Amino acid sequence: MKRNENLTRREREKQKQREDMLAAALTLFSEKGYHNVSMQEIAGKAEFAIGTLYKFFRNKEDLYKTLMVEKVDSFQSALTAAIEDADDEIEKLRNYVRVKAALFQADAPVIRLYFAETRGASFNVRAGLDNEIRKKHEQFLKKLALVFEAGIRKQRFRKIAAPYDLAVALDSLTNTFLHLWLEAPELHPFPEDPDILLNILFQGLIEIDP
Amino acid sequence: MKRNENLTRREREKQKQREDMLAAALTLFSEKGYHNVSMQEIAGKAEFAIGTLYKFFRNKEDLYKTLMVEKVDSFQSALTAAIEDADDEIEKLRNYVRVKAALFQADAPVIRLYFAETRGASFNVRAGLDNEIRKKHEQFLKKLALVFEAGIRKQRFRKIAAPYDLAVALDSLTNTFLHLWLEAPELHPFPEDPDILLNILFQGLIEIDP
DNA sequence: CCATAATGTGAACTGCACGTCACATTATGA
DNA sequence: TCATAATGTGACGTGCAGTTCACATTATGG
Repeated sequence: MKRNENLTRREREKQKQREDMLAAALTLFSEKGYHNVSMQEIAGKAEFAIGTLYKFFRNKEDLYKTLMVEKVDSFQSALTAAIEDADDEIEKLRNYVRVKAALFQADAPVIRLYFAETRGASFNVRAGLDNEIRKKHEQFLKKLALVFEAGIRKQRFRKIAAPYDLAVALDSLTNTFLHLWLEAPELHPFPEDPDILLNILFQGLIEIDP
Repeated sequence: MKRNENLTRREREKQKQREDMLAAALTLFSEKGYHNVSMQEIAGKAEFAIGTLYKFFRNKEDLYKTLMVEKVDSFQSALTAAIEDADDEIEKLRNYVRVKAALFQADAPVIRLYFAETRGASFNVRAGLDNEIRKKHEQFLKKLALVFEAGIRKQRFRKIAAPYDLAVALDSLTNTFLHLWLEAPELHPFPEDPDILLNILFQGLIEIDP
């Protein structure tokens, strides 16, 4: 986030306009998908003429890419902070689930879009963006894996799988359950307590002595 | 699968043509996504004229929908059989993982497409199809939940979460890990033994006495 | 072998969406 | 106040993709 200080009134206005355009685009993309939204429509929703939209973004893909990269970056840093802020490994994981839940709740449209283009195919938009997002996601998974690795090293966790695989598993489970909650909160309310989700990992389904 | 008997040569030929068209469409859709494939292209790949394509399918969406529903149906019935064929609950789950892995391996293009449109957004194509697929998926999850429920009732499983949630978790984990394997088999080879995946659920990460 | 039906073909029609640009409007500051 | 620059506008050019349909080709069976 850039500071608003040291900017002329005009610059602040332009920034606001840019944000409005991105917001309009985000809503439309997340509602209807990249291909089913026209630049005309975005301009209309943001209350600008198409020409103005093109003054801010080279083309549709640039607009989309800008949108996604900005959002993904902010998500990644929030999640990274979440697993770095606590000392205890278990608390790190709880933090992760809590923060991720909050992000999902606060920014449902982006989340939907993120899933659409990330989990979905690698072809919805040009490959370039997708790779960038995948790379960032991969980076985060590696950080999450370090938490599991440390936990296992300190013998707080049993080594039921490779650290990276555990990170993938946790990522997958949180995505799925949060997604469930996002799409049908009345059927699948998401619990406040992160342990309800984490217990699926923490406790074993079958009683096995080590 | 319809029997090929009792069909005239012509009818068999037409069926073959239909299959060729669907196969060409499948490959292209899974490579480039619904919106980035033209009917022209599909016709070309299947070695027919566009007009012929339209003799078989009302329009592009009909073609796509036919394709997906046929495939999803066959997947669902294979997976349903997998969890019904064994008696023991644990074996049912192992069967499920094994069969799903085989399906992923055998039909990678469809799987990619399935993920693209199912996991992704509910808007890549018209809502109709998506809902139909979601409904089928939901049905299957309920069947899978019954396995967990029975296992818990018979005290073969500890009740670490609601049966439906366990079904969701297993579905999510298999999707994620199989997807990983599908996209980068050299980095993440999928193991033959289904327990390597199931252990994440079966064993608890933290030692907790009941 | 030929008349008729069934099937296959692809040029052309239609509409839409991206992106441009000449002009209109608004802001600046001398 | 007004000349000049900066910004905003939306009609239009361009190309592409879905769909149609009149005609060509092939099959049927008498």
